Amino acid sequence: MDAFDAWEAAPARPAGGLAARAMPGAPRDAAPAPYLDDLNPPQREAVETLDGPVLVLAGAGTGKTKALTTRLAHLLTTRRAWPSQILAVTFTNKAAREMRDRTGRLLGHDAEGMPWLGTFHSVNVKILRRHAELVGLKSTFTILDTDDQIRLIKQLIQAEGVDDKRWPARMFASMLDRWKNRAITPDKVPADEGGYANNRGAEFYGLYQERLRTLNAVDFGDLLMHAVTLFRENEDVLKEYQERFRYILVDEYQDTNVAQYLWLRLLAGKHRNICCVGDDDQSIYGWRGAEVGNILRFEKDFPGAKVIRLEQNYRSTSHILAAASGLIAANKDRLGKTLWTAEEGGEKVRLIGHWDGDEEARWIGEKIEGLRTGAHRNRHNPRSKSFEQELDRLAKHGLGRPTRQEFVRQAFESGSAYTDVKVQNLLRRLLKSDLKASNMYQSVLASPVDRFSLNEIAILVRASFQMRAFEDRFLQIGLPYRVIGGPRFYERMEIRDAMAYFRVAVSPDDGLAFERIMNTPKRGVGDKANQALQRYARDNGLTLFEAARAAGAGAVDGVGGKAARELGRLVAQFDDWHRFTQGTAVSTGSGVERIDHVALAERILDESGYTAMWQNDKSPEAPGRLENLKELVGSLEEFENLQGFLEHVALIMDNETEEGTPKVSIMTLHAAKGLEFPAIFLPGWEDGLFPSQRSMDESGMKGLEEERRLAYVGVTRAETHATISFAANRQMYGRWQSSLPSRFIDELPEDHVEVLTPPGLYGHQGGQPGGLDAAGAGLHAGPLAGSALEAKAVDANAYNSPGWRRLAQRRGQHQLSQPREVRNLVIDAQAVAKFEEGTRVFHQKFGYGAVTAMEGDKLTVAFEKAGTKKVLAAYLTEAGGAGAAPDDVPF
DNA sequence: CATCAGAATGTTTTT
DNA sequence: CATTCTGATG
Repeated sequence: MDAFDAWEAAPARPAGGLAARAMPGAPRDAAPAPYLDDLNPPQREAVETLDGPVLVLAGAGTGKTKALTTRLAHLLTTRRAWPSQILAVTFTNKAAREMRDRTGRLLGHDAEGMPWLGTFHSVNVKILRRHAELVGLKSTFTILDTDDQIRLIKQLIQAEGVDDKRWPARMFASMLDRWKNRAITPDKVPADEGGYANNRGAEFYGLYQERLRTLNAVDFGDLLMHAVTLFRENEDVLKEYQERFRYILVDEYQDTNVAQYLWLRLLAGKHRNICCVGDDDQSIYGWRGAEVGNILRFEKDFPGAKVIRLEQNYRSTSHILAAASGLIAANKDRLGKTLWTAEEGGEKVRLIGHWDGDEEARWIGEKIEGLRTGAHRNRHNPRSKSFEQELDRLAKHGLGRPTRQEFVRQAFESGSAYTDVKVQNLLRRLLKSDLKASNMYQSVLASPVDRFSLNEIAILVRASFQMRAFEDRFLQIGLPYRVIGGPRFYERMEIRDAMAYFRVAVSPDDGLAFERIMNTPKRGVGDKANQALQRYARDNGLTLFEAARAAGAGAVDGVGGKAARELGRLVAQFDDWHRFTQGTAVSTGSGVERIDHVALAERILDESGYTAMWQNDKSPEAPGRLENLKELVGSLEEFENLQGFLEHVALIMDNETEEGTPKVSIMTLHAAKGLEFPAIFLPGWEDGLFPSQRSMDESGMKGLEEERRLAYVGVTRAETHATISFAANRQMYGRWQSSLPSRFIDELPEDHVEVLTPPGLYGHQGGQPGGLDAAGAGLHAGPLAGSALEAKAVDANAYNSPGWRRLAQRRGQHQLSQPREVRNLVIDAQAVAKFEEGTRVFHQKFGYGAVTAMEGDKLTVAFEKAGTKKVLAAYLTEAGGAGAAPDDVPF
């Protein structure tokens, strides 16, 4: 047993152990906590300023989570509060889990006894269940998701005889969202926002809320709004919680909406020990109700607030940081921070322009191959420190036990590449118990210095349609990738259907769930029968389920023959299943039976014909769907019963991304917030796409600033390598669009950017040797030879991706198109010199036209067929005489 | 009531 | 281009 194991085995530093020494009011330094040594001065201040309101402005990569979790641990070890007296809220389950895990690690034991650590939503569910009757609900209320919500609105629209084409349900749903985000109840709807259905917006809102109440249900927005109402209208309840929460911690404060803000202000009213951590420069959710104003206004809301800035960045190299800082400096509405780093040198942010989106994807594919094989230039990679240096650092710390653990963890978390066996063993032992961490750890082990694991590379796009080009390309060359943030597991149709079955089995009066599945699989119960049932239920004060029972007995007009028979059968089945969910023994034809919930779930899916439905379906998705159903049933094992499972799932819409073979991550910029990668590619920096035209049209300057923050978030995800690119032409919705480089590119400080020249003729000079080889091999192997090699490279779940299906469909149809000639992009004065106003020009995609205006190297051209466009001079050729129409034009 | 062909319509996303 | 929704047929 070495020192390390000894530390692990030694009694953890329990909260209780220090209790005797650090009574409230006792000098704080009486118990010097080891974790404090790991903090820089402002971080330490953020952790130790426990009393009064604190705003921690934590720039990207400055150790925000570390400060937050250490503060939490500190509150506990110094016995400032019991775990149950601390409210700690996040936005996502993932963030909540991370906070719990990391705090537990600091404490040396599980932080399980923290009942009020969770998402805004989960905390409020807990509160509302306790006081449901005060807001007109029963404590067993169900939580509707977006799908149920839409269905409910549609019913409402229909019942009110409103034209749902003129006033779509989705439109009303987003209005609801906007109101609830601001905690606006039906009676408070501003006059100019109630325009829905000819000024019946507020009325509809009221009807909708009434309907929810009769269903004993809430939507996501209600969770917060009801809580605010609860506190506003019940002083005693508010008092109770104000007393309870001696300390409040808020993560990602810049993302809070008005309702969340009000909620926090109410709860912090007594002790005022509220600590909000956020970064105004990373506020990218304005479009869904987040108010940057909340963070900008903090000091006014909480007079005497202490503002602490975390500005030392531990993630990125100096060039990357400088590029990001230069960019964000163009924003006006910000509190202002000056990020700095101790890491000198590093590579500049690279910038490259391409002819079109496909070439951009091809080029990035090659670069990734280069990074993976170590063929990239690696002039000064500050992360490639030798193990000896690290040992020196260890020794300096005198092998202090917690320091050493923290050190190894940090080394590991920063993604450093260690090849030395000793370190590997150390890591192995340390991380043995930590499953989540061990995936990352394996990627560290798998990557010798100067090479990148694919897990360390990410492509961040503005809009999801951009992912397509990459998926297509990577499938062709067999580069493993993973798309993050696609449709989530619990949002898939088959999962929602199955869950609806479970919901009805558990509570037959769940009308929305019953409506969802009563005709899935097809039972001959169509729209007409549904309407009749709804009407019958309403008229007789019955649930939909009971109406269906009546229909089965032939008592409902308009539901006859097959539909009635099938409904009767279904109702009888549900009666059986329901009895099983009650845990009682059920007498069936074959005697008395009692089955567990997993078996019951299987049985429900089989007996209802749902499984069979997908088995008979021969669409390419069907096998995947069956697979998902199996997974769903499997995941039931972890729960006591179906009830428990459903309760859990309503709020957990996570999809665990299983690690396996290393893969490149492709995701939107939004999805990337909070993550970091050694190497980042940022494609599609074109005006109109990024910044997005729509964003600017809808929100003007505010929209542009949010887009710029998004750019800032993107660049700051990178540790050592950041590559920005743009394409002159891009296929969007089947049409070719040409565009100009993003204005954000002009805003990047020149000193920190290296402009790359795109490769010349494809397959000749230029590019990275390793990359070209790999890419070449992919192309020359023919259209996805389906070889074992490729099957290995692209793992099983990639077969389910849209990209793969497209490829599979195309396979055999055409040969892959020949690599097109790519011309040099020379964006300079020379290119412009050839043209003047009136010059007849040719453009590869738009054909012939005449120059009508010039602005630098950006020309406005009136094309004969394609209309007037702005185009870079480099993409135009003179079309004065013959020979101007090259015969190598594709198509 | 199911099925299919044609039209409409395309950011960013968590709970 | 590709998916989703609508409305006209069987």
